[in-house]
Amino acid sequence: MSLKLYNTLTGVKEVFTAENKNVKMYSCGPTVYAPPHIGNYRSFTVADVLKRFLEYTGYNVKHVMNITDIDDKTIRESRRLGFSLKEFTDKYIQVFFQGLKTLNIKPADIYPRATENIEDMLRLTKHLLEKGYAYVKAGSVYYDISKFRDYGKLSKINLENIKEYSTVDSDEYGKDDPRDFALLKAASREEIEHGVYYYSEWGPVRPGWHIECSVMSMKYLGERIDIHTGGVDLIFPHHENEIAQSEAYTGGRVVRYWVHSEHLTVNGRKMSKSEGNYYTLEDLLKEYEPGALRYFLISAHYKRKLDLTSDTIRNAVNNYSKLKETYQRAVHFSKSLTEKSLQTINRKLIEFQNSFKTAMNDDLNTPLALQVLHKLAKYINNRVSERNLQLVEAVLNIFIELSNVLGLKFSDKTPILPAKIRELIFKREQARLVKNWAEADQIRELLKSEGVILVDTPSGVRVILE
RNA sequence: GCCGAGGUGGCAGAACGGUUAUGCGUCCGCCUGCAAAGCGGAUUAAUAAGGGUUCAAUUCCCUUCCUCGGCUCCA
Repeated sequence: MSLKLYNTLTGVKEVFTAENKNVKMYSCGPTVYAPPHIGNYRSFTVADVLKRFLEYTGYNVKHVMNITDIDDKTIRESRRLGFSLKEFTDKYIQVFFQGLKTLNIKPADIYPRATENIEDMLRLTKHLLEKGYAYVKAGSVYYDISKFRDYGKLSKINLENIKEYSTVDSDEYGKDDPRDFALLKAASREEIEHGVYYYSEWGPVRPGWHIECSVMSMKYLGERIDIHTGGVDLIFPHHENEIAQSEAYTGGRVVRYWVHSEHLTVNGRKMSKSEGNYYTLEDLLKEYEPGALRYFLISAHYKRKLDLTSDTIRNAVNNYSKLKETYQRAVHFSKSLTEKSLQTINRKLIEFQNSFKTAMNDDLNTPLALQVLHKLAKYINNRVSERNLQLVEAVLNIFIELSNVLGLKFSDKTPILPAKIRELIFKREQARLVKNWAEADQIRELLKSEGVILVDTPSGVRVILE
């Protein structure tokens, strides 16, 4: 039983292997010119689930995620708002990190920034020029795709079509062929005024987009990396160009498995600001809790489109609540025990674990894995109902273990209640003892109006804060 | 135009040759002082359409229709 991953390069699911159980993984990160939208977070979440599952199954993962802090948009926006490029991007890098934390996405080991690796980009460019894969024109350096025999192997793109449909104005950029792409762009006058340029032997330049990933993946992970992740829209041209650069440089295959996650759509359409269906994480957090959003993001298989609508998000919220409810119910029960329960693992639990792994092994089938979690939740509820001391803790541990692989967290914090509230709860318990239901219900209603929900259980009253 | 993904119940969403899971929603029971949760049951022809292969197709093949995406910055 081992992990199978769909590899965009080969177009089939392949058995995943890694030397000595060490995995080198590179993920395309954000361009920090605005807060990431929820679709961006989908791809980061997919990478996170992959990483967590690999770690769960005994791999050591070294994970690098780049941060694009210099490109057309970051330059334009920082300039428009009157900030230096660094001031501007630093702000959004912090927003991005905060978002990762909110969604319980484990940090990568390294987050290299494009602007901190310029020297290496210049060096790679020089190599490519020397090897005849690039040419200089009007202060820019372009990659000559006709020199790279395998160009198009990742995206299976038809080169003729690019030519025909290309909207790039070849005169404007002075490329030999409109399909060629820039390794280094000659800095414009505006960029020079704004201080966004680097000295090079070809004049003042700034990096093109694709070169940073070639440089940073090889620099931080080496010339042969195991997994490269990103959204489907990066397959062409970004990753295609990355392959052209890296492989021209090393002469061999650099990335073993290309993993691409599908888009998140909103009401069936791709998010775009002009259509008004653009959601940042912050927007959604106004209405939904982080755990529910994470649940939503993994509720569809990563290679399928995930549609955000009021119904689908509602579904996720309800499903997540169900798991959370089960968790909290079990925690409350196990805490009420006076004696420590025996940690028994029965065959049933092993079965849950195995079906979970089987689901995840099949190209990270998270919906199926969630199904296992729901079955486990039902199993837990049954054990709690029968007040099975032996099993509840053990089952709960498995539940936590598997939830953790998916990055789902359920708060078990016992709320710290103000004395006033505690008194009321106590008063209500007294009333219930003497079967004064009217008073008990009255107190319950009162607390409810203050966002404190009381649930009576055989093992005492449970307090839920809204 | 070319390339790709997909069309499964009220809503999501798995399975992929032989009981159509799982959850949500709705309804009914059980439980509970009541409530909530939980448990049990129901939701009466759910696999876009039409052909074909097969003992058997949702699953494989062909055709048609529809949706979305890529070919330009994009997760």
